[in-house]
Amino acid sequence: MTETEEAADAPEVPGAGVRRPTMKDVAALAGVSLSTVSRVVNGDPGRPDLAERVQRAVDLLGYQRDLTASMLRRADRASASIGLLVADVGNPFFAAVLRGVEDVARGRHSLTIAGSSDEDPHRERELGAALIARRVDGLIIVPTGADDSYLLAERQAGVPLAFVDRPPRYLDADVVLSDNVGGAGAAVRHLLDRGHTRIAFLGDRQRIFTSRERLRGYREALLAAGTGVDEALIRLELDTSAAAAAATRELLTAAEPPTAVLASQNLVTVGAVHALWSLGCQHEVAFVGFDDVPLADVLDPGITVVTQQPVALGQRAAELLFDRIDGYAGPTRSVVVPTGLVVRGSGELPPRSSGRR
Amino acid sequence: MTETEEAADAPEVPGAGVRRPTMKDVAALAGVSLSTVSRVVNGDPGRPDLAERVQRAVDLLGYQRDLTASMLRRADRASASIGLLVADVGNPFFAAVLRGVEDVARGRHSLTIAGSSDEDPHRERELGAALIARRVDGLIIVPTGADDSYLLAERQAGVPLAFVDRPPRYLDADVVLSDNVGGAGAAVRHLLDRGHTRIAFLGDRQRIFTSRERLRGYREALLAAGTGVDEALIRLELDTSAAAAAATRELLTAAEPPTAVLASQNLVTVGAVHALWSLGCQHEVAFVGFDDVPLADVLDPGITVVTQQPVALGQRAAELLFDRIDGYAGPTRSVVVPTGLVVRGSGELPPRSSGRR
DNA sequence: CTGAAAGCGCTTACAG
DNA sequence: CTGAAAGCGCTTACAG
Repeated sequence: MTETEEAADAPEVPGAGVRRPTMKDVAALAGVSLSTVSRVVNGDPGRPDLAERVQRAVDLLGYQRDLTASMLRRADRASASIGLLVADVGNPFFAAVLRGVEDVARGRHSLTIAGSSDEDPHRERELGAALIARRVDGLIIVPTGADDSYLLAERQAGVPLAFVDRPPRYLDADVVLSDNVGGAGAAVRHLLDRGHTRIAFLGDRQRIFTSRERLRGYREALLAAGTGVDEALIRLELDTSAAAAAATRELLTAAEPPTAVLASQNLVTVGAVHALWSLGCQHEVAFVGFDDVPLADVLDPGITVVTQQPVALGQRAAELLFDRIDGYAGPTRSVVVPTGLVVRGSGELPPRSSGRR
Repeated sequence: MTETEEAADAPEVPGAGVRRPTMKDVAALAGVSLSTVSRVVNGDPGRPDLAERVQRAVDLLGYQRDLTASMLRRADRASASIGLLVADVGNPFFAAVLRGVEDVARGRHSLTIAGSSDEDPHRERELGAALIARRVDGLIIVPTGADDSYLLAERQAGVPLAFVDRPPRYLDADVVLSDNVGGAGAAVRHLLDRGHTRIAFLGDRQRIFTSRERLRGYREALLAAGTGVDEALIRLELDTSAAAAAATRELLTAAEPPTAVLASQNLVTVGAVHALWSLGCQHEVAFVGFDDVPLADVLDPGITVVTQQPVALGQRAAELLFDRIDGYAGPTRSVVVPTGLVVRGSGELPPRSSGRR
């Protein structure tokens, strides 16, 4: 990286700011009381001439109300901000969830403070505490799955809570989930319908709810079809694309390889695709991924995937949260957002006697 | 979506919280003064027996300090949170920038409030004002490029400011940029070296700084090589993948098609790839994208791309910002993060007489 | 060292 | 309707 220090021709040193004008300054300049300024700033008209004098003083001073101070005294104590705890804001899936949350929050004049737990329960607690300390109006959480009982106190204190992508563990709270079992099941049935019986499953860490659920969907669909579950075809704890690629390679070069592979998540999907193509068996082994990936339709064959609706997950979670913030005190609600199956070719390949030619 | 209302067997109504314990409650329970509680909570030991009594009361009540109130009275007025204004947190590029910012902020016990402007100057101003109203300790901004003079007042008021991905327009402030001109230039030279002279350029909205800069890098590299710039090969204002795909199709089916194409950004890259493959000329027309895309290396040919370092952009911007927050008052700094060229095949195809067979 | 008092920038009863 | 006073939950001079 290149750093350039421009010669500071401007004498105004950044950071050496003037004191920010307060409501008191506005009152003094306008020649009215503090209460009057407060009322005008909050949209209460009052006497038109006073309102105008206040407005003029506000403009002149460039006054901007301190919302944190206002929140302190306000009856509702609302900070007009909510917290969102995800595994990693840099992961496109969670980035989309965040975007969904932001969209709904924006409509409520609320800002979103997002944090990444990196699947670390300790970080999750830390971030949760940091958000609570800032008195957010509510919390949307993708729990790491370890133990969210630390939120019980917040619950007691009346902090609105919503869970998204994964349910709470020791808590009864509003939750929005993808249809993980249904999505994985649909993928398996899709492959079974084309004659596959040796279907491998590539799963993420089993500590993660979605990972367990998709495995369950896989198992249940196989059993429902009368097909046995071959544990040798199940590879779990794949937490990187590289790990998924290695596991795929291992499966396909084994003595009795699968004729089809189901990947359980976006990083795993990318890793598995790498392995299939590098082994040159993309036309031999059927493949269905979980989560869509940008160029999946350009590949040959196109990659058949189970799609989720991450933006909708975020939106629904935010909607449930704001209902609570608005005082809804009814029973806990749980929303399931459906998954889809996008057929593109890789999932429609017929079974071959051997995964590797 | 499916909604389920679980029968509320638990009588505790969510949201009907007990009053959150305050420092006063802790003082009462511990039998000490408010000042003592404040000191203990802030890590000042004092008399060990009192400290222990306070700690016990804190634990018993589940007391958690209100950081917003603390900030109000504190000498430094630090909110331990910063604002980040990007075009769209749901775009993987900006999601990565956010992640970089968060990483650095976390090390400073600061949270990040991110917002999406959607390239709308009005939204940018609105979000900026909302962040200022919450008294963030500093602001990192990806400006829409319209007019950021609205930040002059904040600058005066001493709010630390840093710009990332795009520079400010009417302001002198710290800024972190990718080497846009260098990246586009390297791509063009790479193609020129392989004998291409008819190189098309697919650009985003010219209101966006990076878009203009990459076009400039393209022009300058062509001129420096003594190759003329054919304006007919330049397509701009492509703000979606679909628009980029359509423009690519148009270019390649024209009377005198280009022998190579340079895409200026991730969405444009994806759209152009779609068009190239659907026309079946991925082996005929050389292609270099801007920004890496997950499966770019699996395609045949692999997609040669100019890479940026979005996480590093965010990190560096946050570092500059925290330097200001820490009181650094030196001249404005400007950091350029280098781009890379990842060679995978599409950019190494030789020129063909016609883009279309 | 601890505690009583003042005050951060606001809002909100309460008089007038 | 407006204004003076109290108070939100804390921190910080200031006495003792």
